[in-house]
Amino acid sequence: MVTLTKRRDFLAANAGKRAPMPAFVLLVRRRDDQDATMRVGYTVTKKIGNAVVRNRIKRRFRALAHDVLSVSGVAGADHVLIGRPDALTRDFAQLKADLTKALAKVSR
RNA sequence: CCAGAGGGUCGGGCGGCCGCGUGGAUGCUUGCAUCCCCGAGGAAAGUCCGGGCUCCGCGGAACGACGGUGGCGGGUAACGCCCGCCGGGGGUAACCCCAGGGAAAGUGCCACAGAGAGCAGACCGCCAACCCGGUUCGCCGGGAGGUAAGGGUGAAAGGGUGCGGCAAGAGCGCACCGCGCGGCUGGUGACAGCGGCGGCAUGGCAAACCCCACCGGGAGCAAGACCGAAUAGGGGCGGCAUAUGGGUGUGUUCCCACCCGUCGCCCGGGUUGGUUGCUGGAGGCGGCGCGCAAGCGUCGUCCUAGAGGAAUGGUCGCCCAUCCGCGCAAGCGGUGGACAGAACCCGGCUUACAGACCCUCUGGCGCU
Repeated sequence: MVTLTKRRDFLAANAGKRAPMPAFVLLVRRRDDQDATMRVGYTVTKKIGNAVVRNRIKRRFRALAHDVLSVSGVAGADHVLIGRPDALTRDFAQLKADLTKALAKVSR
């Protein structure tokens, strides 16, 4: 699993499927390039909070990706998690359930 | 014990499970695996000052322009910071606050109100020594006028208080205070003290222009260096050519220096990316010495974050603090950490901050 670093990858992910959830929005875009590597990116805008808040949300997402995507993520696709304010306080078990649900939704 | 003043420290703790980054060790296939150590702050923040470091620029002198600083002495690599002291203001006190050079170099401004606001000013008052008339001889009325005491306006009314003086008044005279000038003494100095002269002349604003003194190249680690394909451009050396000209330099002046065209040879290039700069330093802690202090010296000891869409965490349990509710109380139930996340590194300043603790001092009350 590789982390997204390029702006154009994030922009491309906007064209993929999206699944809004209470604490985040999941974007999934299949690259269709024979490479099975799964890639993940995180976006938390300044609107959500200061640096402490944004960093904590990104860390929770990273833990979430480690727990959930490595098991049920889409191979050969880019995933982007966009933070929403509730991502800071929502119960972690709930977050995991949300992500599983979102993955099921986009893979239909 | 209550109220207050100054300074400092900390700012969750312990333990499971699962992870991340630098470094080290071991294993093997250049990459991965296993184990171990270490891994955010007092402000890491705002980016407001001062430096180190790096690159660029820079011929010299004088003058000017622009920006900054502004009591004195000390500390420092330096500062707009810190310490001590002086002056002014506040508080019973501990202590706190001050952009604190120059307003008799010049220009400008001082709204409204008010009679008058800087070569002052008679609105209400006060007076009646002078002149005229009257008189019960106390004085009364009118006139020419005098007057900055009192009222009123204002942020401010042209020294203040008291006594004398006067028709009433007035620095008109005197004393004290203030102010100015010059002197002596003390202090490195800001300044302070003392006595002398002057009869008041000098309203405020310099965070208005300005004057004085002192200081000041520019840009920043996305600086910069190395590795690295092509093209354009670039640089060096040598030959030839050469002008009374043109251009460059610090805004101006003077002096001074350099450059120009062409041919040949050689060097060389840097977009994405990678490596480096990158953390050991004006370093932390402790002892001793000097200093009122800021701080300085010396000895010992320690190594204590280095990421790069950016590690330093995720989650669960227990405990302590906080806050909320109930209760007279012991306690019970709930809540569950303030401000905030390094990005080249230091010295400061400013701003944000739930709460906890320590030291010193002041005033009051009580006890011995």
